[in-house]
Amino acid sequence: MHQELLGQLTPSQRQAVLHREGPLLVLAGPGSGKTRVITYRIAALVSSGINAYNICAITFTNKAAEEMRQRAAALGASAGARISTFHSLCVRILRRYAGYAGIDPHYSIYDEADQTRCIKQAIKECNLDATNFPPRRMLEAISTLKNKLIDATAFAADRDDFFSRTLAQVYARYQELLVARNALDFDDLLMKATLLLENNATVRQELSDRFQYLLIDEYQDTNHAQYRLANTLAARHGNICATGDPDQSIYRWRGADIRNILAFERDWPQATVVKLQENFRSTPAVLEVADRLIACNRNRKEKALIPVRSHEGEVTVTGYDDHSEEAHAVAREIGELIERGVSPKEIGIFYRVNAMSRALEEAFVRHKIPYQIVRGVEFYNRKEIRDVLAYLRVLANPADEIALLRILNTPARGIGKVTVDRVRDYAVRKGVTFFEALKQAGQIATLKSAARTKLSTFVRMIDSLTRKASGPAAPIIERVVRVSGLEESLHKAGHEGQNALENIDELVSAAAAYDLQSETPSLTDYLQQIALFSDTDAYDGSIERVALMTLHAAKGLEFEHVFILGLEDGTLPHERGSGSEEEMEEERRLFFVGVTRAKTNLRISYARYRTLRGQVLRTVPSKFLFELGPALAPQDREDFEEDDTGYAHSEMRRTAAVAPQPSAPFAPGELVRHKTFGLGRVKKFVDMGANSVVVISFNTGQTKSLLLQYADLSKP
DNA sequence: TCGAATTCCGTTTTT
DNA sequence: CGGAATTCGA
Repeated sequence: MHQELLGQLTPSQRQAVLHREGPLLVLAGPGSGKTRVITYRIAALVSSGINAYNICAITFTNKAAEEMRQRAAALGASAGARISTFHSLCVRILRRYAGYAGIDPHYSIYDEADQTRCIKQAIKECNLDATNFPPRRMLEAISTLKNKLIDATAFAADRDDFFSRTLAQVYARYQELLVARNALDFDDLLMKATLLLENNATVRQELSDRFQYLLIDEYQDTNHAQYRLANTLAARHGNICATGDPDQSIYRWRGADIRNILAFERDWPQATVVKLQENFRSTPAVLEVADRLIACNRNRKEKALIPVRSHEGEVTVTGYDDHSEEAHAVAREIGELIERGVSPKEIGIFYRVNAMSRALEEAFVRHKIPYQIVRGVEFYNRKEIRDVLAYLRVLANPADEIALLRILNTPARGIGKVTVDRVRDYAVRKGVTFFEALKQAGQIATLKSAARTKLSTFVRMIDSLTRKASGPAAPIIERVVRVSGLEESLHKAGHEGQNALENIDELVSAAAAYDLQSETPSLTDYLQQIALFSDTDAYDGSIERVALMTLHAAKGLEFEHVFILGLEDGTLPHERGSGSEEEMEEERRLFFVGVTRAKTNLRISYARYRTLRGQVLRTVPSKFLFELGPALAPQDREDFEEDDTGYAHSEMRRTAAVAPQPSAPFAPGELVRHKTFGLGRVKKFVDMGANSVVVISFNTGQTKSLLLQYADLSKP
């Protein structure tokens, strides 16, 4: 063991690292250096003679994994340790043991857009109406089930209510569609790998032999599948080290179960527990605010934030008139900071919703401030990029019907809806994949001969591309762009097309980087890797730019100067996360995560009016602002507090710009029909002229306060 | 079959 | 308001 290596740690950190055998839980507050502890532990394990090959560290994002790899390498822990996210680990496992799992290893990974297409088809095929069974909801429900490792068959058993039975049907059909397309969604990756491990003794044996030391960061954000995977892997040797902070759990909506970390000591009774409460990041001013805030969560174990840094820092709360004033004031202030010599990369700006980046972007351009918006997947969501990737997916996995349908007529080659329908009919009749049907276009009687020719030309093109689709990804992409005619059609498309071509060039460069970094580059591997890119993966902390991101993306980062915007009820906490106490506490944790990113100065702001989807809304300062200590509380909340109407004291109100002709007033008890919510009964009518409010209890079970002038109510 | 025009729709966070 | 989906005319 290198003594000098450990000398850099505090006594409690050293203690954490040194517990080398058996289960270890590191409960670590923000800024406590917990990621550093993991890295040191890897180094310590390796230097005490353990083969790096037998170590598996799991991080929350690919970016975090990459950083950890670099730090471990700097500490002399040579390559060989598996450091990746849960999802990447599962991709590896499923590829290696595809045979055992009954999966074709060239499977496509379906993202949200692909999933939506699939679920829509499933809903349709179950003869259901998408209005009553919104695709989003259904996907959410299925995702929750998969995170709990409940498959369609298990869920279908003893369902008695109508919705569950229908969901079971849709779930089953959706899953059939995925299987037919040889595709897995994000949740499948976790579920299939975990179930494989649990149900197959050989695989379990091999993998727990391979990974004798398991280290998991951000354990508070693991979901049930990840929890089972980790615990199954560690069951034999018990060498599981989890680090996390229950106060920073912010992914409940995605299935993260805070109980996983709370139950660690129960799951592993012989566990050593180390608490890291010292904070090496923030000034006392920041920590005091953070502490007061998080103390408002009732469901939590009390934990101190002990400041180590002692120099001056400042926390402010500022109210602005509207979002653009807020954005410009922030931009101006940042401009001054930069003039005073602050490096732009030391500044982070956080907000609750991505939409808020617009106003900021505009202000930053105006003030000539260099910035980067951390939204990595955005690039991969551009039309031209998705088009190219769809070609690649078809080459790697011809069963991928979603991708196939996307490229069939992109660029336009005269293959329209009618032709597609006829081919699909044929495919269903013969029980073959869509691609098989395309190959047999000559035998599809319903097709016109012109269509047959176009289809067989297309098939020949795909076939010839497929023959050359092995090895490094970048040359394949270049060939696809050329041969498919994408290049030519974009070339003719003028300015927009030029832009698209530049993006495609960027894709090729990124693929070339992948080819270099990978030992055995392949199209399948490339596609599966980029499918798991996360937002923060695109963040480059070394370039001289101010970073703009959501609070979720801010996790794990730190900045000298932090700005958090939009502290208004409905925005932070978000209205969709203000329903239950649990949700509210998660919103508070989210804010807490943002606050604790600040090393020195923290600027919090809110706008009295905010434009949301085209409407100017009067806002109420966030309740969280009143939890930061008396000195920071805004003065004007009482103006917005509940008035005698009793209506929605914490909801945003619309300002009446123009009052449309008010419809006849509604009396309590009366039945009404709303365009979207359907039938309901009026509970209350608050007559405020153009701003009249109707409180309606709808038959769906929801109760809503609606502004009369916008509600579009009718009497049934 | 294509592309333009229009309507509709949904509104959080993301591996 | 802005993007997606659908419709409509050529």
